[in-house]
Amino acid sequence: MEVFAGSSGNNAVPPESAHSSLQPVEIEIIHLFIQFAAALGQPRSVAEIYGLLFVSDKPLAMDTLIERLNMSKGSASQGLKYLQDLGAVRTIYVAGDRRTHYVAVAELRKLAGRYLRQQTLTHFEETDSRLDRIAALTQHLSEDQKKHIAERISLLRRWERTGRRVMPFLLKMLGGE
Amino acid sequence: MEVFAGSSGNNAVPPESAHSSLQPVEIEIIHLFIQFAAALGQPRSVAEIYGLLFVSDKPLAMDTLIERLNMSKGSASQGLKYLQDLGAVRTIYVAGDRRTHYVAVAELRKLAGRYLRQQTLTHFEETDSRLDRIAALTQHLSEDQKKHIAERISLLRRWERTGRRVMPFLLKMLGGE
DNA sequence: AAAGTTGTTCAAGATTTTCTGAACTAAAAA
DNA sequence: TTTTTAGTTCAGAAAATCTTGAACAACTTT
Repeated sequence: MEVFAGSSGNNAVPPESAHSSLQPVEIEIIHLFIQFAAALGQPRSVAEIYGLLFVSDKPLAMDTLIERLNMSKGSASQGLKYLQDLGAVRTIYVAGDRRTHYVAVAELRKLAGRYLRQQTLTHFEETDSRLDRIAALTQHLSEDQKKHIAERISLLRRWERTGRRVMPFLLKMLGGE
Repeated sequence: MEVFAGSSGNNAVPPESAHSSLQPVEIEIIHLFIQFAAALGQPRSVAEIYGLLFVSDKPLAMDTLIERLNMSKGSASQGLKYLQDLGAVRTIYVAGDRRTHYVAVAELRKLAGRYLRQQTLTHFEETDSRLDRIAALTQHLSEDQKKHIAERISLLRRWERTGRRVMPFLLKMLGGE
């Protein structure tokens, strides 16, 4: 897909093959998600899919995404799987149509919650036990170093605890509605 | 640098050239930061630098980092610049030594605060004005679509406001100390 | 059956990001 | 002045990531 520069003063020319049947509004919204995804280090294709589903009035099938975003089958399939696992997309049954249809999950709480969990939870779990082991490695160091490292380790422990405490609070702020 | 698999059951063999003069504790701590950086999509070399400064008892010069992390001059220079701009590293004057020395800034509030700001602030600024423009693009669409998109846009507006509101609270939770 | 849909998987290609090292500037020491 | 040291910059190499498309599986329709 090619969501070119956008912005108000859009002086970009659609690339030759851009038969993309996307409306200007759609392009702009998708562009917004692409930018956001970039900030989170997430792949463009995933943002495109989510963006189009987000603006779309009705559920879309993979076919449609492939065609309208001018994207490969592989990317579409993988991207949808990723979004589904994340809980950012839901499947919808459309009577009389064999294809699976998708809609964007648009509740900030769910989105951010699952994303944060996916990104951090594993971490916290591991860090704690890892720090225990690290503490054991300070044997044959000078007293000064030993002391300093002990301090660093307890600092890391505090950071971890803070992280854990912050999460539920964050979720509450995002989800009250 | 080569912080190999680590963990308790470390069955990895140091690669041939690893004359790295790193202590096991250092390796483990650095490894921790590398993992964390990976979750944030930050380059490994930056994590290595911050990690070594974090465990180190005393300020280190670029030279030392290059040697101990077995890293190129370019990476060290750029990495230090990045960390300094972020406020994650501070320079220290060491009497009788011409070289600049560095220490890790280890206050969660400062670190997270600046990082969040760097990652999000620009965004929020732009998003708002962008949404105004997008609203103007819905002219020649069906009533249904127009309505749906209007809803989506106001949803995005709410998300943005939430984001803005969350930041200061977050900072407070991270920084009380 | 055979032919057509819908969708997944994955090796190879394309793209992006990161790292390196040599060339360079600036300043201090000899 | 000349030489050495400290540090930056940036083009190209190396590595990591993302995308594609062809092969395939499973299931419907003809």
